[in-house]
Amino acid sequence: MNPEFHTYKNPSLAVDLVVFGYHNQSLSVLLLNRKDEPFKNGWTLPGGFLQMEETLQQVCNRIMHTKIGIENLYLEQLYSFDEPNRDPRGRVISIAHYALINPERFEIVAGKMANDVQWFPVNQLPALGFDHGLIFDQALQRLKSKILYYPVGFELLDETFTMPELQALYECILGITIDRRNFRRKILDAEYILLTGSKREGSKNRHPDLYKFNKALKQSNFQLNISAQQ
Amino acid sequence: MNPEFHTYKNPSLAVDLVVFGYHNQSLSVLLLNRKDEPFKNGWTLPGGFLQMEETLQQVCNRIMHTKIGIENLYLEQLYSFDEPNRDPRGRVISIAHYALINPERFEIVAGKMANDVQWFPVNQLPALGFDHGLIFDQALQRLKSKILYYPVGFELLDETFTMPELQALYECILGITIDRRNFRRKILDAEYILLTGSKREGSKNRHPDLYKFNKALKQSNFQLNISAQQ
DNA sequence: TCTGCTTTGCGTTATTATGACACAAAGTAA
DNA sequence: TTACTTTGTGTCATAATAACGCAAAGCAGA
Repeated sequence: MNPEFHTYKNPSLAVDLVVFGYHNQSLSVLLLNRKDEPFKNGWTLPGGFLQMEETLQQVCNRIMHTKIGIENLYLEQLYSFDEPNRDPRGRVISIAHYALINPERFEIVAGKMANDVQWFPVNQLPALGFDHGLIFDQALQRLKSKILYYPVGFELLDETFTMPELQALYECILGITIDRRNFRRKILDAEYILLTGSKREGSKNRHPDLYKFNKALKQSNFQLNISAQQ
Repeated sequence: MNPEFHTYKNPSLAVDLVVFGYHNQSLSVLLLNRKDEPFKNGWTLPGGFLQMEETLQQVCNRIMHTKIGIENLYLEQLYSFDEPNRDPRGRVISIAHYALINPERFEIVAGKMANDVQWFPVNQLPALGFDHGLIFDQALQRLKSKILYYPVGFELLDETFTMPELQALYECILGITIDRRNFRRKILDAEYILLTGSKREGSKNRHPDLYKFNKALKQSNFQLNISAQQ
């Protein structure tokens, strides 16, 4: 390695995570309550600094493992945030990512840096430290657009799910109501999902069909022009 | 500032730029021929390291100014590249950006780090050093999708332009041929552009109308479902 | 100025996609 | 059985759009 290569002082590199979960027909985000300054006792996104030998994906997995006790989530790079004063401790560039999780599959635990880890519905967030409000807004925006051209629902639902459950997920993320019958038609035309043949038992009324995601989905087919019901 | 804050060794942070230009009905990219190792005499994207007090946008402008003598381009963050061995000199994370330029407005000059600066048509690129081939591919992909929902043509064309010129730009970037009359209808329906009232003189046949971009464009209107002609 | 050729502007039409809506089947509870 | 809710399926009028026709504008050559 070139010895002169690291002689200038460069900004620190961090990663912040927007972890989305979906339960009780509500989209939520994982927030940490900080033990230490800055923003002591305030809520922030989970995050951490990039170590010399780590890839971005590895940092994300390390953060999720040590701070909230989960790993191997769907993960996507979001954006880099570079405002010079975004961290009062010094110059830190954050490469934000977002993750999707089915919360019922995991137990969340607070790591040693946090007092508490908690799910917050996306429309009832507390004020966030650093520029994490900005990061969150951008992550939600990304999720909203991504779900229209890529089958992201995979990650937020159980292995099998019903058509009404899938629709509720879309309505929740997009913040709109959708006509039941048109939604069904578009999802099926896109070959987004496949019938499993079994039905969800135990529900009060007609037992809905269970579907699974079509892993052979051709991405070219997948462009959902979903519009809100009047 | 917290004195312990910078005690660990962190990766260097760089920026690489994919500068797109459009001339002679061809989409091109600016490449540098490197004077020094690594990849001496090889072609790479222009790039540079982030200094302590700079924002990402400032690095991009500095690189464009010092390495190719241009500035104030349309600039967008693309993606961060973190493969541990992507730079033989050491661990470098690159936050790639892409820029759009009308090459006829600028004279390109090689900076002191480069032997040469040259436009290459995007379908005739030489092998690129580092992981710049990957970065370029992703930038082109992004441009292709961006142009369908955001009026990026602004930056690549002259102040005024004709309908056939705009269509040629779309055909070139998307790599398809489009029906003349359907293209016109969609562009006009989207209120993408406005008639200036004058015509392009000097052309061999019928003189086409000159348009300008509609700066009051409502982004909600702008969703071009352009499809290739059979 | 007349003819042929190319490019541009402005239509039309058949087909498809889509939003709005009706109705029957399946299940539960009384 | 009846009443009620939820789910599955189909219809229909309208909007979007791909394919295509045709005339006007300009130039070149006779």
